[in-house]
Amino acid sequence: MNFSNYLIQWYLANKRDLPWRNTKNSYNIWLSEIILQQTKVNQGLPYYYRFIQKFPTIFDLAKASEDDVLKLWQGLGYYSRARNLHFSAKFIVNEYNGEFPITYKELIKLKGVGDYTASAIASICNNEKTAVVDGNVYRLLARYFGINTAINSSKGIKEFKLLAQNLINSKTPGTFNQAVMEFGATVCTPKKPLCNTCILKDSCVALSNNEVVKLPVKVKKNKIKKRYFNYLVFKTTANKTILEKRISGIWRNLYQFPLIETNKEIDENQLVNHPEFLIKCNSETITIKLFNNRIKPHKLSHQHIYAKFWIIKTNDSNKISYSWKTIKKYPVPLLIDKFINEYSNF
DNA sequence: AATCCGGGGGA
DNA sequence: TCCCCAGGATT
Repeated sequence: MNFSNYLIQWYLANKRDLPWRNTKNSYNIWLSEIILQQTKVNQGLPYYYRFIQKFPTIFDLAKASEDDVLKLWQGLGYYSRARNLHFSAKFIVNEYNGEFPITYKELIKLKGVGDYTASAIASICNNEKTAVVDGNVYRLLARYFGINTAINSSKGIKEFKLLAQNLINSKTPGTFNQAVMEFGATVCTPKKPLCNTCILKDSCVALSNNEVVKLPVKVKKNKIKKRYFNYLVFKTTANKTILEKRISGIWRNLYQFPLIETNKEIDENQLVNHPEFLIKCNSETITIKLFNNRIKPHKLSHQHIYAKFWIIKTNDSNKISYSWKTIKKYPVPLLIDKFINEYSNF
């Protein structure tokens, strides 16, 4: 027996009894697939019952107001699903006389229906050999075949789709699709998969390599945050300045010049009118000059810092207590250290 | 290619 | 409380 036949056999014996599995009505299948996008069966089940009860046919759904549809969807999240569901119902009634499309080619055109949903409906309702690749499929295939390609990369999306397409059983593609997903949802789960009793454990690459927890691989999209720092570099006639210790966040306990952080880049006029500037700067300011006209972002793994160093010449005061000669003794971020060196050489 | 869109569940 | 889950639309 091969992978596909094992899964189908397992599915026929172990599948959960779910309402949409007792019908091939494409309206019902479509409704269930939209509800189950990013949604676990237990969460979506009551919504499916309510929708089928209130809107037994696509004509009932098309006749409803968007408010009514959204009200029934309330609490399920991702509300564009409900708006697209309603839009597509009206579209099918108006354009197809209420006859629900069942071919992949037609389904993919519907709002709210992508490759996954079109493949699911076409395979179940039209016996088309269109493999579904949802989160469950990614996980099961990555583990069973030991595939390290990131599932959220364009390379991975193509690779897994192709693999699933090569594995799909041509006699019962719909059953194969549901079998893979059901297996992933109940046996090859994201956390604590049931490897001990798994019917595929003898041939699972990830299990034999002890890398089940590592798969599937996903590239984490660490979004780079942009921050805008304005450092106030005081310089008195006696050659003194101010350093402050950072108390939280990045560079905690390192020293820096007094800092004003803003949402975007600001100019001198915006700086001197900034409320924090009025607090941090005394009235004895003589001149303000921007040291670095060209801002090179300081890049950290998760943020890019656009720092401006404002040279503020002022008279001596009690707050100004760091001699320029001694500031190099203090631990500072590389960004500050570079500035000090450049400024000293200037 | 990156970002947004909810809510459930587990650590 | 934080992290993971992940299909489709949008830009």
